[in-house]
Amino acid sequence: MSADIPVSPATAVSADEEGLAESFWAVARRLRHLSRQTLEPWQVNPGQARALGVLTRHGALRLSALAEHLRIAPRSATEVVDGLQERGLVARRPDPADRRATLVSPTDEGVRVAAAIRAARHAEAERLFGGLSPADRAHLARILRTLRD
Amino acid sequence: MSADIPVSPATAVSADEEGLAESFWAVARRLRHLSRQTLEPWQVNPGQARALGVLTRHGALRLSALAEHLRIAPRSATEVVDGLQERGLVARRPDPADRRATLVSPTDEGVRVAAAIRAARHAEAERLFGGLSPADRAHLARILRTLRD
DNA sequence: CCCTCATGATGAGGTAACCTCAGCATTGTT
DNA sequence: AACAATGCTGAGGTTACCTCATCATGAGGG
Repeated sequence: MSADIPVSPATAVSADEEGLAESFWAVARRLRHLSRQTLEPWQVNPGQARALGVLTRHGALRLSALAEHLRIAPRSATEVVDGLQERGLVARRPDPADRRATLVSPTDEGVRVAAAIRAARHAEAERLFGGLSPADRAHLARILRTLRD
Repeated sequence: MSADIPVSPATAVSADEEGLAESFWAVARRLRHLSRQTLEPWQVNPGQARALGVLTRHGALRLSALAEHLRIAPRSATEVVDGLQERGLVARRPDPADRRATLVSPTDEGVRVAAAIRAARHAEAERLFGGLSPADRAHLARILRTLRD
């Protein structure tokens, strides 16, 4: 019954691009499951791990700045930081330059955990992206960087 | 303060792979927003669109079979189908071979909308992936296909 | 033929990761 | 001094999933 849908040469590219998006989702799903699994030992979720990574790279950040880095709403950053703070991985302190603002920075343990996660991420990425040739990896990295902006 | 984080040559690959996952999420986010926007005229969400696509490709399917295709829990498929049925895009009917089971198939309008969505998806993909060279697109498609399995 | 167990769909209720909007404290601007 | 803008967070909503319990039906064994 789907045989009578015309597949003109012009739609060949279209099929490719549809498949692109769809494949994208399939891979994203795999990545998500994998990620959750990887992070389980530390009881942090992917968003928190991402935030912790940003914080260890940048040092102290305002909540709003962190939100910007993570490209989420400031309100959502509050929640992510709440979670990390509960686990003692980051600390809030007032910004001396502006008493409205809060600076968030990783604790010593936060730094340690961030490093451990980085290592585990490496293994995780290896499991998913390991099947690719180095050239493909580089290609993918470049292409994704392009698409991101 | 972040200047004293050592970046040894050995971490270059690791950073690449971490960045790979991270870039992946960033692109996925863009894609999600774009997708929601694209599908707005039809008042269907991405999951519903995906289901409708599967149904027009396969014809009638049991709910459980649909769930399997979509790789979601059967219970979740029920909800997706509920939504599509409300909009008159699919119809449920009892499976003559098993009175417990329900067959879901696209209505005429469902088929029409599926086609329209396919076209809009093309435009959407063009907006996101259009910046890439044809070679890169082919590369990406191939790489994603590899990663998916 | 009945009994038990498996299976298909769904109601009820939960969770994760986001969001907006309103409110409060503070800051900078006029 | 008055006021708009900014930074954070409480309250509450949304989306897209999930599990578990329930009910009808089906399939196989005694």
